[in-house]
Amino acid sequence: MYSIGEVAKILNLSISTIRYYDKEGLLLDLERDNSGIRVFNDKNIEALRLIECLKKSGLQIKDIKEFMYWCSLGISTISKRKEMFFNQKENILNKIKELEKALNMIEYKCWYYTEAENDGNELRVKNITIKDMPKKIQELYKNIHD
Amino acid sequence: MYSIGEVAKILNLSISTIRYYDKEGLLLDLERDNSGIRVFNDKNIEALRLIECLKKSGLQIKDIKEFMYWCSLGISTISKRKEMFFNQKENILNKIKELEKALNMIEYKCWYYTEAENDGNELRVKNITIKDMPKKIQELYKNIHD
DNA sequence: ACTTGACCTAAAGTTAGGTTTAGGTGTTAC
DNA sequence: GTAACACCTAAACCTAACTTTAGGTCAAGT
Repeated sequence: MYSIGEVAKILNLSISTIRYYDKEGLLLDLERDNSGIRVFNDKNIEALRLIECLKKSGLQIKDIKEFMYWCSLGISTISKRKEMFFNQKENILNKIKELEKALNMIEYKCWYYTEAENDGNELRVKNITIKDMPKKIQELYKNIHD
Repeated sequence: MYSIGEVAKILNLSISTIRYYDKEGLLLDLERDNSGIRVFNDKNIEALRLIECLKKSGLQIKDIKEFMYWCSLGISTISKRKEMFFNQKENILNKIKELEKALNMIEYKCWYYTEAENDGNELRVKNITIKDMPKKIQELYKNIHD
């Protein structure tokens, strides 16, 4: 059993964020003590971990709320929930691909500015044609311009 | 030479987004024709591509504006610019790592719900201990709980 | 008794990154 | 010559996901 402050530390979330999730209906089975104070168990903490993953995968709070509601309905929503996870898997893979594409550009620029810094100016590096770039940089350059 | 509408189509941005970037000072050397209409050249389009990459790497508009300003200052800011790209490279790599961590959880859940769907309920899969999971799922499970 | 610290609520405020609106210009098609 | 289109500006508006504020409860320590 954990207090909201302990959970915040464990998961590195702010207290107000956790209260916000609760208010938005993301923590359906969260209990309170006699004086109304939230009492978290391990299941709640797992739920919060899952919420963070679903957020990173691109789901919005309202969608996560819907998912949590499906969970509360039991067996009848298993297929829906499965489908959602397979969709979010695709979403994450796409996000990773996007980041890798951006990384090509950034790494090209890392090379560019390393050369420019060595030269003391951009004059030479600015005019290098693709065939005169190092192999690795040629690859980056091609990936940027597809 | 391209109109704003053409650029929007090429880069899959909305016209109003491009105007917003211009207003925010991200397109310092963008020209206009006699009647005040924006005229984009290939350099401007490359700048917009770079802006998209920097955004994905986690930079905010105001930071990108600062970077564009550094560019306009020439030689004296080459080291600064280089440093920024190396920082953003780290940022992207961290983002990818975060997504891969989230992916572990999502893939575990994909397995979980595939099993549950086959069984017609969650009773069995809910109680599987780690040593009885398939090797691949054991790995995912460990990565989630570190 | 009283202060401190952790908790509570409802409601207002914040932020980034756009989008929309309202009103206007300039050029081409019929 | 007029209608349709693509462009322009300034300013208001929007949204998600929090965060902050103001006012209050409760238990433990001194």
